[in-house]
Amino acid sequence: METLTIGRVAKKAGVNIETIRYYERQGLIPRPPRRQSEWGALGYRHYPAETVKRIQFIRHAKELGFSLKEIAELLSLRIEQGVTCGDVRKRAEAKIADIDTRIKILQRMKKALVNLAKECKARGPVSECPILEALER
Amino acid sequence: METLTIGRVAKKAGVNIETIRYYERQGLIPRPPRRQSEWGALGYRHYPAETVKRIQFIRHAKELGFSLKEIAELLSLRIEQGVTCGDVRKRAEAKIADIDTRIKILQRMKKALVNLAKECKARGPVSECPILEALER
DNA sequence: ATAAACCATGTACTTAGGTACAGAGTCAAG
DNA sequence: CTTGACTCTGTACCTAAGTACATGGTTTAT
Repeated sequence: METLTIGRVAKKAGVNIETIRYYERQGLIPRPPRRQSEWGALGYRHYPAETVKRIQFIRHAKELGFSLKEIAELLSLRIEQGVTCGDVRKRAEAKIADIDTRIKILQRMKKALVNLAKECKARGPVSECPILEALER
Repeated sequence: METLTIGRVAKKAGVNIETIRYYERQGLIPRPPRRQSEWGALGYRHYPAETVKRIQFIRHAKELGFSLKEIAELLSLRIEQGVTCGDVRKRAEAKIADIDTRIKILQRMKKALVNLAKECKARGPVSECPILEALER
């Protein structure tokens, strides 16, 4: 188990070092253990390997339009003592519904683009915007 | 055909008036015709009905994580003179690939959440973060 | 044991995407 | 033909999500 300093984590996850510290301040990644220095100051952060995955997850979710606040909610969804199972289920199901909506909109967009590419062969210039189909119902 | 002033468009599309003017400045919606006033100043903007759809499209795409720049590209994808068919096809296909990636990631997230909800019944408290599965390959 | 390469903290700056006025002009209903 | 609701331009301000230092402490390779 190699020692993961903040710089290594940043490189592996493909983000800026400052971003990691920022996420820590925002509570998106847990404060990692720090080796204490001689006279009491906190030493370097040392991360568990899992942190890299966590940051990549954040990156993906961000690209999909989730805010950091929403991402924090997703990351905190887990079964542990002090949280009732029903609560977890309810929150998970709400997120699932949200995700389903997003998938549907993306599929409509895709369909519009596929049609566009198809039409391109078939007939000549059209001037209205074909993408707008994507949001009819 | 009722006359669509900026305020009506804003209400129908569910956005702020200033947002519409902002989108106009950013080139996301075309400058609408303006009735000229007596002594030369520009009058109110009058929008075609289609504008409402266009703004709703922008809203949806934004929620899915597309930047306004990307949205402008999507909206400008159309078959018209001066643009070769091959070019349109190529750009459309790139967008389709992008959308497919997003759909896949969302489906992985969904799967992780569905599993979480399922496990919740089956066994007791777990402490690792089950959502992280979502990004294993 | 010392320089080169990292890291820590705190504060300031940046960019995207809006929002909020102020002050003045426009429209339409009575 | 006036009054109240609406719109215009321009500029300033705001939030989220970082990014960039400056200054100083920590590691590690030589």
